[in-house]
Amino acid sequence: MTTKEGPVAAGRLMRIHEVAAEVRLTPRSVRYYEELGLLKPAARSDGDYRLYDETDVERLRFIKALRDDAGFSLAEIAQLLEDEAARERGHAAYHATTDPVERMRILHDRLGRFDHQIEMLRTKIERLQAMVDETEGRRTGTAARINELESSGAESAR
Amino acid sequence: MTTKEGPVAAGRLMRIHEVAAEVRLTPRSVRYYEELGLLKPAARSDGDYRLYDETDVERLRFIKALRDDAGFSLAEIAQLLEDEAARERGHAAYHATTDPVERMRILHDRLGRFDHQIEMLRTKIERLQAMVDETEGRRTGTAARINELESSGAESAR
DNA sequence: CCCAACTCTCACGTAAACGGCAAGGTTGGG
DNA sequence: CCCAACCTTGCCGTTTACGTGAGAGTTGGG
Repeated sequence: MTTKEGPVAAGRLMRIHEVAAEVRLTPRSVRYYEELGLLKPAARSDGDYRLYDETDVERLRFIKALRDDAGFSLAEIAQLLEDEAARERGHAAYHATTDPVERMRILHDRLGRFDHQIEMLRTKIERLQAMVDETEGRRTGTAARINELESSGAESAR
Repeated sequence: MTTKEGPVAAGRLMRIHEVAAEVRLTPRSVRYYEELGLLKPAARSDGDYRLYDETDVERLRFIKALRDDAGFSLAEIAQLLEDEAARERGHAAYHATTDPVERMRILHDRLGRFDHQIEMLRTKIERLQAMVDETEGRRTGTAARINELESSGAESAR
């Protein structure tokens, strides 16, 4: 039940260890992320097993990248992606209304969040670039000293 | 005692809360980093107070950037910067020997570590850039839907 | 229908990265 | 020399991000 997209996107539903393996996480982590409101499985089986679709996998991948590559805390990620609860409300709201003004508002909201994510990432990139520059500066200094030594002691420097 | 650079760089020695405030860390964290072998104060007072010089501050800044901006764990940072113990040995070794071959080896070693640091940072930048690209893709999709809505419902879209 | 493999929900344990306190020692201006 | 403000080394507490069972239920191939 609660098939998320209604009759759309039947794709194929996976159980927790499948998606976990796919995105290189443990089932425990995936459940933990759900506990923190980072995602919600597309559906549940009759026996209450979590069932995930392809969009869930993408979301998990993104979460993992934010954690591993960008180094954000799960709390920060929760804010960036906003609670799954709120996301669902937004999605439901979009499909519930035919009011173009309301749909507009929702889309613009989403756009704003994308912009925010991009900005955060860009900021991080700039700082990392600054560190690269700094390190290259040190590297250059050391390289210079190597050259000095090499020319002063003009012998078996190979 | 143990003035690190011998008679060189008398600059000015600071106590722990000064440097902590300067780099926006707590004294506790600075001590903890020392415990993990990330740095060692330039000197100690007679009463065993930790005393730091300008190079310590730089090192702390770099450590903080690696932690906050690059998201590395302190353990990873320890590896990137190598243990302070090893660093000191290297430094001492450099000034102890007059053998140009040995000095060469030390400098080349240092160069290699800089290259490694730069590579790690570059890798991280690339991944972040990939995430930016992906997010921009989603952004574009949403923007397109906004345009559709705007042109189809050619009314009070303000 | 049976059973191995998987899953569920608690619930407790752990490593990392500190925070905070205790009991005592150090500094330095007045 | 006095004392407030700082420092020292322990050591226990806390949060984050899971790991690791326990005990019970679910799935699906044979």
